[in-house]
Amino acid sequence: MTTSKIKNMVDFAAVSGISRPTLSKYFNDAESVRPSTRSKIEAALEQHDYRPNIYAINQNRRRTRNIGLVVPNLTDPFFAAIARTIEGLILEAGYNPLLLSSHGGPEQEISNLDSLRSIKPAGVLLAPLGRASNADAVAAFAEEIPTVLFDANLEGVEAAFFGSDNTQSIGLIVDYLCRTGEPPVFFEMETPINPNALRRRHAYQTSMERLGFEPAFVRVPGEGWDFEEIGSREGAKMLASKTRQTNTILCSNDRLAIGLLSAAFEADIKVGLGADSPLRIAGHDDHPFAKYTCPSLTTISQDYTSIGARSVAAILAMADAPDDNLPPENALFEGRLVMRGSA
Amino acid sequence: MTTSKIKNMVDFAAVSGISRPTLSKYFNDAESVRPSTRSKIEAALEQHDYRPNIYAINQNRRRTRNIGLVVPNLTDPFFAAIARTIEGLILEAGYNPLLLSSHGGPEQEISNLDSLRSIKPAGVLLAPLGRASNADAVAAFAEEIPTVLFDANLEGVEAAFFGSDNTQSIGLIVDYLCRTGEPPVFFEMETPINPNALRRRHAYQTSMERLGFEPAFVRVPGEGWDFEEIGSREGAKMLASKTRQTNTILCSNDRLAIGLLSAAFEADIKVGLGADSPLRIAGHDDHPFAKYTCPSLTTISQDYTSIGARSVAAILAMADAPDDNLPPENALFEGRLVMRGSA
DNA sequence: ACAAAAAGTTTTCACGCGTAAAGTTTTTAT
DNA sequence: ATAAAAACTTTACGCGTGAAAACTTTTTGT
Repeated sequence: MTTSKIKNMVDFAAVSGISRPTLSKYFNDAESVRPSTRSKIEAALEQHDYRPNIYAINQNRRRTRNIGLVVPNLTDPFFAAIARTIEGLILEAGYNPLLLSSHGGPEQEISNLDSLRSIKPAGVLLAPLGRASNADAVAAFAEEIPTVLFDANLEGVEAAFFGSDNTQSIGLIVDYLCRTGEPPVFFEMETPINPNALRRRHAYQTSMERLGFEPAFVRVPGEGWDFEEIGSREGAKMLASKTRQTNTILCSNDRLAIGLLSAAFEADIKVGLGADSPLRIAGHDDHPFAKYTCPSLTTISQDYTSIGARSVAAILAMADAPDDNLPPENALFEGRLVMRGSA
Repeated sequence: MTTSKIKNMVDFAAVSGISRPTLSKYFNDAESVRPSTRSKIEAALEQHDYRPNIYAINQNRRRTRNIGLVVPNLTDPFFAAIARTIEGLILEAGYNPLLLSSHGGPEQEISNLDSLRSIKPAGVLLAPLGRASNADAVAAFAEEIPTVLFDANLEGVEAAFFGSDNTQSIGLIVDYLCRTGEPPVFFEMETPINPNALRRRHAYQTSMERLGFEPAFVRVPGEGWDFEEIGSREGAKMLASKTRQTNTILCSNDRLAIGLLSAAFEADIKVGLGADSPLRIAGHDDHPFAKYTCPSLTTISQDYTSIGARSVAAILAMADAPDDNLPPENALFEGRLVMRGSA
């Protein structure tokens, strides 16, 4: 690398012997120039270490190559994992992912969308907060900027959506639990903040009715995203009350189940599928830690490889053809039963 | 909001009745204009919904208001939590955080720094991969752009650093374990990928020697970031071998401990500090889930509130005075012993 | 070898805002 | 009320790139 200071594309054109517009073409798509000039340019790049100013580029482009990725809560390992998967896919496609978390709640979600707006992204992948989301604001955003929803759908928002089929997955695990023991009660939060919770509630109810059992709910108070804490605290109360109508508990999600398992351990109640276990506990999501709970957690694994892949494919399609008015795609993917020790 | 389309600051100057340079001042610092004009501008903003083009802004500014934040692995809840804390502090200071994860390894770390370079950030907060990091590349980056390292220091990189005092924290928990039972063996990975692992190894050794005990190590094979998996798999082997010289195991980090706890559960070995427990297990980091393991995990809580606050303060100071050549700050913060059920 | 097609060059304009200088108006201090 | 200071307006230029048009050179196909 020489000491010469290449400040802009004009300077680099001078040292590389290639005209600036051709360089511009090259940086936009290296394949669009002749191999002989491409190698000249790349040789010059090795020597002079120039890179186009990203702000100047994006000021003039109609669409940038940024793709926004908004998840409800990066502190939740489930969303961290799916975000990582999707980030990889975006990078592979030659786009630049921008990861944002709405942990702060609906205001943060809107503020994230506002930040993305000013970045003029080619598209946005949004896993909304769900019930708490400001659906109108999201709808307005989706009209302005190509948007794909994933993980949780939002009524009144006209956008592509890819997520899990909660009816199928909850049905699957309810079926399994009923076949292998007593029918489950559904352990959930009174006013859940996380998406899909209400869909799962409903799916549990219909599954139980389909199988001819009486649905039963344990709805516990609690605010925010501290599901383990809520599961543990309220689970301890429930277990202490000793008035269980069944020995099987299906939790609305794995994090509640993790808390509940710790409460059972503290209360010295053995959990598991064996005949000697007075309690069975199952969850939903296949949380990264579900394999390491005591006992390991029987749960539903969401197919977020497919969800991620389809979501990215859809947003890229929209980015490439921004003004075709096809109806928004959507698809639900089936969950897979993961049988472990807890139920 | 009217239907008029405000495309740029000139248009907005027309509808607001304020000159464009004054608007420019306002958007850079709302306090820098007279209250009367400020309210005029804000009234117009309510009606016309204009926002400056962020690319045009940054093209001309000497320093942007972006601050990069790079962590080794966002999938690790420990880093997710600290990232969230720091993001909040950056936002409070009126800067724009850009969160990146180096999960992919050293190449990803360098690629993250490259992305940040082209963004011309006011500063970068980097939690390096540690041993695996390309120290030369990081050093070159730090010379070019104001950089603060946190969580793990890097030899040969001249930059501010804030992290935990592993010598103190490991000393603290070794001391505790020795006072309350048998001295611990140190359970760790042979070739750990995560930062601080070697420092903790060394801290354990010196602590034991200080107390007059013989250090003992269990070093297990395994690659990558799947610490729970490694702790569980290798822990199961260790527990099966039945040749323990002590009943107390100190794990290099909580995630290994979580895996080890699950292995102990599977092997039906009771873990805890009581006299009836044949095994004690302790960790380090106060992982978000350490409270919900079975039994709950005795560990060290890192003071990452202080680490985050000092790191952000330092990067903001560097951003405000980019060319003063003060020696880089650094400080180590003490860990706090969190006594729970496992030891 | 020749015409046609592809690729590259030159020239020119556009983008939206930062910033500086000089002149004007408003506010503040006495 | 008046001078000084502060804030604002007008004018003008610069930033580094995208993009289009017209022209020239190189490559491709027959």
